[in-house]
Amino acid sequence: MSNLLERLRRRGWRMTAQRRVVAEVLDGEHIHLTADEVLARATERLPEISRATVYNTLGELASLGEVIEVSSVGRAKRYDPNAHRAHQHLVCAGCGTVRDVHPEGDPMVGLPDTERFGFTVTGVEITYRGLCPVCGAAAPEEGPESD
Amino acid sequence: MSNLLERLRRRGWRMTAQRRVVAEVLDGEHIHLTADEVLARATERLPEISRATVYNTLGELASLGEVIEVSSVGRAKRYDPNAHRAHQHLVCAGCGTVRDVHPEGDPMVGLPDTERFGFTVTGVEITYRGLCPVCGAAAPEEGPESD
DNA sequence: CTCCATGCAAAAGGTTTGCACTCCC
DNA sequence: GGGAGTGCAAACCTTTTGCATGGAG
Repeated sequence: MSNLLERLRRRGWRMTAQRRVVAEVLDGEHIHLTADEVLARATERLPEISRATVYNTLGELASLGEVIEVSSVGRAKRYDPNAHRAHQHLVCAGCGTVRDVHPEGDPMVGLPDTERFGFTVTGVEITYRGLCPVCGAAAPEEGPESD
Repeated sequence: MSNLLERLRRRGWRMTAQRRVVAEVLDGEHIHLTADEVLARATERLPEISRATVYNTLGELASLGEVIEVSSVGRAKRYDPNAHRAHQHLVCAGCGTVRDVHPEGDPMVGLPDTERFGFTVTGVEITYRGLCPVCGAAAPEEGPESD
């Protein structure tokens, strides 16, 4: 289950119409919206919602650990509600599509102690880059390159 | 090896005073400057250099593959000249310090075929998060406060 | 001599902030 | 009813762009 709203309510998160709409818009799988996209979708359901509220809410959800800020795709941050299952991202260089993918083991073991420089390592973000089936077929050898 | 300027010259890159200064400022290990920091350091040596030229030059170095754009630290992109040795980043959540770390094997094997959804995977970026020795000691169980 | 690179400044995103007003708990 | 949440708009930060000038090859 991925009921973000439910989880938030259970945490005693103060609920308003705006917050509910933002949480609803974010809920789901393979959701990686920008703040602007969240605003657009939220506005469809609640025309009076403001950009500032969207940013406030997204920032709060992020610091609650209920959504993850993804900054490795495009200039604008994206917000990923799949915060309760460890996963990584697979990004298409052609169309920007982002898929959630799941690790086989703990990716943090990939960093040996000798490479930690005394850091306490608490997390790891992995972004795979490539071409999705559609973009890979559309530009097998005439992609965005110029030798 | 670490001589970015030399490499660029060898590639027939058109050389100007501005481009030389940008390349010099970027050269080295564990260098992860923002465009603004590059501009500041470049201005010390060449006061008439402009912000637009710094951006032009950084963008060009990135598309030449001579520097890597790192977007996972803070709001501004950072530019990493260590483009010729596969590596990953270790970022301190307290002070923002970035260290280059080196993988044991090929991190791309971590993504099984069953998780590729038909994508052609061409690369992977890994960012480890944690606390550096200084920040870890300063705030062992409290938030990083800098007051 | 010919382009390409540069400088300037304005504009284009994307995000944050200050403040008065609203309304959830 | 109190204080957190909201809306509005301006400020801010980062990056891009247009155009005339200048310098590398």
